[in-house]
Amino acid sequence: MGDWEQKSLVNELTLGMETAKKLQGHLNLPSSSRETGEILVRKILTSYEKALSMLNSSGSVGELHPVGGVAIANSESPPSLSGSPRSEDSDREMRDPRQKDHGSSSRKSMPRWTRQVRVHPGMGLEGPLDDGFSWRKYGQKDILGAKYPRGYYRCTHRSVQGCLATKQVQRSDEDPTIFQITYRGRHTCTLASHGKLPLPQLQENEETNTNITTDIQQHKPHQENIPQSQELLLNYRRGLKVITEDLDSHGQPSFPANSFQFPSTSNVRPENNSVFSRPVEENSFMGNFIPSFTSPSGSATNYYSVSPNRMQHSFGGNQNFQSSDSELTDIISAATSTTTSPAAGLDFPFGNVAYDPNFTFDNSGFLP
DNA sequence: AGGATTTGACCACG
DNA sequence: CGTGGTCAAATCCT
Repeated sequence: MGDWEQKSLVNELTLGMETAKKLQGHLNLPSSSRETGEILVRKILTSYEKALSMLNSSGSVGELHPVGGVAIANSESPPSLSGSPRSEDSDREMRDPRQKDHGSSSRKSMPRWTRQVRVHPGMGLEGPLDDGFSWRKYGQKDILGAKYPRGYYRCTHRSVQGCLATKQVQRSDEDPTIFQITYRGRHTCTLASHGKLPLPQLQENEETNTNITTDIQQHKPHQENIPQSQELLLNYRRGLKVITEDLDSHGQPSFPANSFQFPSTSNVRPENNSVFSRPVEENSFMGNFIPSFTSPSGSATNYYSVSPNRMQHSFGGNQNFQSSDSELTDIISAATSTTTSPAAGLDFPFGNVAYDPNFTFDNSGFLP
């Protein structure tokens, strides 16, 4: 097992613990909904299962798991689509060659991860599968062999904060109810700040959101306010330096012990977003799907579409290990260009990922 | 009017 | 040279 897996493992365990704490906090709240609690439990189980599977196999592949109406999974390599119903390409011309400053050249090697979301058929449409962030579509393209076009989105306030986060949404060929969403880059924007909270309709995890909001605001003074943290990132956040250093020196990243140490007490130190931030996305993610999809029709019946389906979709190449129905939630895949072989360990350019002028902290910690 | 989406064009990369 | 990602003008939607 390489550093890569090891970090993922630690991360996953940490995540599990954090989620457990969150659950604990939830139990103390009379207002907390039971569903939310279940989600958290599920999350915890997911983390542990994932961790176990990592131990059993050094590889890591996403697996689909249904959660309250939606199934989320991850994978790291784009699906190698099989059938090619129709591949159309139309425009093929080039005229005025105007050299555009094609962005900062440092845009490569951004953290990238994929997850799959299944929406319950028959319900409200999910075009933009709301995940708690506000995205602006900036492109759409027909992908070879793919039945449905792929949509390209970027964070709405990219200009303001230079938030480089983007995502791609690709509808699955076989199962139109499944969307594969690939996220890239991290959000550096403050979503709550402008009063424009993503997902206004979100009402479940209220307290969570509230906390988060405040938490974020408090953070600002610090250095980088990482409003929302994406997946594992925050887990690495604090340990970033350590990890980096370790890489240089030892090669054995030691996860910062302090990440583990918040006692049962609920309050977390300001700098410790892990507890809140992490869940934030999580909550918004799930919280959204569940409620928002159905509200209109009023048929809130089955959100638990426990579809047994695994990864037999288009993800060919992978060494799919279909152990049990372990649910892997988050897998970060390596940067685009870098040829990262999971087993090979990390050849991630931790040191030079500096595409983020505003922030001292960069996602380089991210690993894979 | 102003922001978001659409859509053809442009460009980098493999 | 094809493909995927992005740009940007046109268009749509408030």
